Amino acid sequence: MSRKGADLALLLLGGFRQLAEDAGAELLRRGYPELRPSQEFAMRAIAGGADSASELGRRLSISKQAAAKVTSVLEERGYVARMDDAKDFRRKLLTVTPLGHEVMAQGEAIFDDLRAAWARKIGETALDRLQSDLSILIGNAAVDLDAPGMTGLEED
Amino acid sequence: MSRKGADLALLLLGGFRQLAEDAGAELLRRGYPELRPSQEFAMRAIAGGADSASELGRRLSISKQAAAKVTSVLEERGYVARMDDAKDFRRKLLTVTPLGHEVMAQGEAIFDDLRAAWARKIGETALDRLQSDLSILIGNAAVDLDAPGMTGLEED
DNA sequence: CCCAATTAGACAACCAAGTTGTCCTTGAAG
DNA sequence: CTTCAAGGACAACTTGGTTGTCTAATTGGG
Repeated sequence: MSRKGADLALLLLGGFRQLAEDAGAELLRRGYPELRPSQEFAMRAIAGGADSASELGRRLSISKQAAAKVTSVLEERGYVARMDDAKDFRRKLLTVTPLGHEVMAQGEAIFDDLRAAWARKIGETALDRLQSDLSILIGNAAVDLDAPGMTGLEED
Repeated sequence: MSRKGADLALLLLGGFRQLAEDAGAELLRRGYPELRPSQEFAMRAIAGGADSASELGRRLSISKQAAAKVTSVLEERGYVARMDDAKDFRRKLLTVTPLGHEVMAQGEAIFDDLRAAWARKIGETALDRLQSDLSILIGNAAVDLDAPGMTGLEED
């Protein structure tokens, strides 16, 4: 009955969701190109050595078909190149283009700032909630973050 | 251009994904009813005091329409009841039925076991990866979990 | 050397879980 | 009392996956 895939939603808890939305908004506001997060993450995985669609699927724990889809989009955008592999004619070799690397570097810079901002904000509400969400998954014992006064599971 | 919503995928990183899949598989294996995680989470939010669709949407950071959808499913399943609110005729009051509470208790028990299992496994691969994924979002400084020997960002 | 099994990739149909936008009704507040 | 906000329902759409099926290329055993 295929719970797979749908289970991902377990993680889309409120706190995470908010944090992700904020990050996305900030990226856009600072001129980061209109890149879907799934695309962004796939590109980073390719840069990190996932040099074929199947391998990409394996790394991201998604199907090869889904990996191929996102790869196609990245290729259209010019961030990733798909070349024939001379050694294995079944494979299409994936590489991140210079443009792709440029974009990733830009994102890196923004994320650095976001981290700094979050680090200040972190004792307040965001991480508090994130922590309580996360503990649903991996339990209180394991999730301690830095725990100055966070008990974890007290959902308002 | 509506990055909202899609940004959630930023969080669907490999490590989380794996953990969530394992959890889902285990729940199924132990006879937990066929419940979508989004449904599960919504039910818990309702039990936690989200007594209307709009309020549910607010708590989960999703639209009231999405909240209403999942509520309908929960109602069909018999886990949640929708009643007219005598005080405000616009609202439909949401409550978790005894059956719903029963299911949640069952899930609680399974999760307790999972947490114990994860606590053992935690120094190994799973949390390692989860940690590295999470640090993409909120940075290394903030994510320290309990850090016995985890450096965090070494992606294979 | 050949054949069986495996693997990469493409294509199609489908689904889950959101999103907007619009509309109606009810309640609240000047 | 009139305007505005809020709750809810319905519809059309989008994203990011999922199977299932197919072909072509590689690999490994006898």
